[in-house]
Amino acid sequence: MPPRSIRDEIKQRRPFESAEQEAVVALLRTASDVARRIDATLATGGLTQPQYNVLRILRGADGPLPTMEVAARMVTPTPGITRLLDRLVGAGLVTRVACRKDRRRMLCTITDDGRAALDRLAPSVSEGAVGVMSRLSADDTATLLRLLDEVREGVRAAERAPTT
Amino acid sequence: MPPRSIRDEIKQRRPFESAEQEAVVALLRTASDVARRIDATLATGGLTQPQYNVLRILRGADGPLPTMEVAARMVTPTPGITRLLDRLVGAGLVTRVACRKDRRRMLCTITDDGRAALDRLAPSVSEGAVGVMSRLSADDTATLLRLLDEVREGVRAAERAPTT
DNA sequence: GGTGAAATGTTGATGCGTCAACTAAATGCG
DNA sequence: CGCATTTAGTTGACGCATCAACATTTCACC
Repeated sequence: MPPRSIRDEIKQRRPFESAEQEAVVALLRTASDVARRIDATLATGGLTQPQYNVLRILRGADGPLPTMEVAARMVTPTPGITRLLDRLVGAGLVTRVACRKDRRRMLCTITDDGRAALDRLAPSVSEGAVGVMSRLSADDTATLLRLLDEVREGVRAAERAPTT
Repeated sequence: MPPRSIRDEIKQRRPFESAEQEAVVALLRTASDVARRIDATLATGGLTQPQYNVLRILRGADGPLPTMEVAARMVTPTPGITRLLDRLVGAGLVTRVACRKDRRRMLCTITDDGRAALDRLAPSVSEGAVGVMSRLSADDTATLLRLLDEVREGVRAAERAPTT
């Protein structure tokens, strides 16, 4: 079975105005599909994707991280981070204490329960990623990675140049 | 300036567990960046991305479309569609009337104001897409498209096979 | 040392995605 | 015909992203 084009998937009759538009739509659609797949996996552990992301960040850190540093390492920066951490603290997966040196900061740490939740989910997540990419050769995967790097670079360039 | 790798961007110290994981993260991150860029453009016209999407669908249709048909053509299917349409109707960009043949159905149509909003935004959106993809050659863009098709196919395959 | 600027984080409002429960209308089938 | 099933759409609840406004604290500079 050959892969379906986006035009098929969104039942679009008319061709895209430009190859670039088609690529953008394909990118957004694909990411949405992948995200939903991952969400389904994480939901079995009662976590959402951003929550999982925060836990990974905190576990990977050498020690406690200030809130904004957590935000900086996420896919999406501020300020939803506060409420996201609120929920994780509420669930007992993260602790948050005021920093004594800089009293503006809150230091976040993953708890043992948090680590346990990660350990439980890690295999499925890993499998999921492999599964999703299974139709791509190693070369294809590397190429995809490179092209995505270029796209992000293009976004940055567009942001620097004030849009019309 | 060479493009930045995702590892740099999310300040990750340790390498990814697998190339697949890295590709998945890169895909999600890139889509998020692109989406935010597009949102910024659409916001100048007071529209969100899904709202723009709905308007495009309705304008592209031959006639009125039932709600679920609109949903089916969107990036994300049901049932947020109802409230999405509620807001568009509220803004006067869409009208919704009950279908006489099948009274369960609501038929949605784009209004002249809706068309005008699209016309106003179309050039910027088009430019934005080109700008974001500007660092990719035509071949690169085609390759990206093909690889994304394969990824979505991988997602479908993973969905058919009950995950661990 | 004191003042203005910058950084850290929180909160409220709004829109969206997702799940689950529900109504209402149409359809299939005996 | 009559009842069960299916389909279309709505609604409520929850989590997240984003914007703007805000309090607190620190920092830089004079």
